[in-house]
Amino acid sequence: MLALELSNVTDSSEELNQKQPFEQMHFVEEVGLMFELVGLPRMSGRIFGWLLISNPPQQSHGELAEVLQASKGSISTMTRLLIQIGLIERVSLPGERRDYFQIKPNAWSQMTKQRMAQIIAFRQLAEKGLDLIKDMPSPLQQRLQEMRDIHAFLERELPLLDERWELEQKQSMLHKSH
Amino acid sequence: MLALELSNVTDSSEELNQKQPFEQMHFVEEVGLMFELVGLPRMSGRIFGWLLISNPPQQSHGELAEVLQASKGSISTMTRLLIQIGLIERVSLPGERRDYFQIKPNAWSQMTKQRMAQIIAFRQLAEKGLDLIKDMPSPLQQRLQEMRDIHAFLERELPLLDERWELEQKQSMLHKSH
DNA sequence: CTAAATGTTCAGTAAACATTGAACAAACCG
DNA sequence: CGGTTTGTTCAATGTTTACTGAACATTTAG
Repeated sequence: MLALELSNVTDSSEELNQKQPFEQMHFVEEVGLMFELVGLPRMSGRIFGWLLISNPPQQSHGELAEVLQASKGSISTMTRLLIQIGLIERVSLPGERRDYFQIKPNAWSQMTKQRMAQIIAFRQLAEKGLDLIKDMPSPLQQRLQEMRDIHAFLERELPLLDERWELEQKQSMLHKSH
Repeated sequence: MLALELSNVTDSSEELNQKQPFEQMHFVEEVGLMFELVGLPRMSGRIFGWLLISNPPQQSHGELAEVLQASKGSISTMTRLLIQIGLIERVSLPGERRDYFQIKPNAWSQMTKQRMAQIIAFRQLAEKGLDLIKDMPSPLQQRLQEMRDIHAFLERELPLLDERWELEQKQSMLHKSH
């Protein structure tokens, strides 16, 4: 399964990159599988995985295609997707016509926002359902009330949790910089 | 797209069920789509959706197959899946050989547990990655540190959030029962 | 201008997945 | 004992989806 045609990488000037290509590719593949588990295309996960460990962190379209053994089209589509959901960003170095991609600094907070959209949708669905069975005896409505309430709860609490995270993050930064 | 062969339902003794079959089936379909969005089979979502609004809340294998216009095999496979991930449960009434399914009382807390497994996997992946690039200059490690830290944070905080939810839940129960 | 390099879009395909339907098993009843 | 109801398993089908590769832009350089 793992593509092993890495000879092209070897003749690059960077020698360190070649030190553990096996483990690196394995890591990339694992991130791909995790993304699949979360409902995203595997290839988008591979790209993200490589951008997590690549040196330098900026990688061009072509480099991605070569390292991941994927077609240009795939890279183009998947980078667009990753940008759209806020996990990576484009960096265009001045004077270069090539585009580079890198992990977005607060990529994971973005994922939380994605999740919030789902939670809201679930709460709204629950309310829709409750409206449908509003004439049934009250105990029968409990299932949907629980669904509505827990999502309303999360809708309220997750943003607060995110704030706390950003606060903790900033504070630990201060410790280090000192 | 929506299957409209509901004549079989009509001749059931329950008249109320027939009042809004359109909206009901639409609701069922929407839950199906949400499940798909979260990475679960659409049919499992349909079953779950129907169990959210069905009267009575317990539905037999056969009833599910009829209402959802699905094959016995599909129902069997999908109910097994839903039971495995903790969203529904089997209830076998004494003296009945038929099995019934219903929404599990704390179904949504179960989903949180599912999510915890993902979060743990992501943290572990981040640590694996950090080990791979431990010789790179420290700023390059930031991407993976952030990934590790936020998941460690969630790993710590989500269970606490869940506890608070259960607490709030119990208290609002007391209010009602009085 | 042409030629080369970089990117995107899109039709086609190959693989994955849900779903069906039939064959099989088990429990119950006459 | 059949025969009926209920439920599972599994091979075959149909659909969806990721991925490729080629055709089509766009930019830069000579």
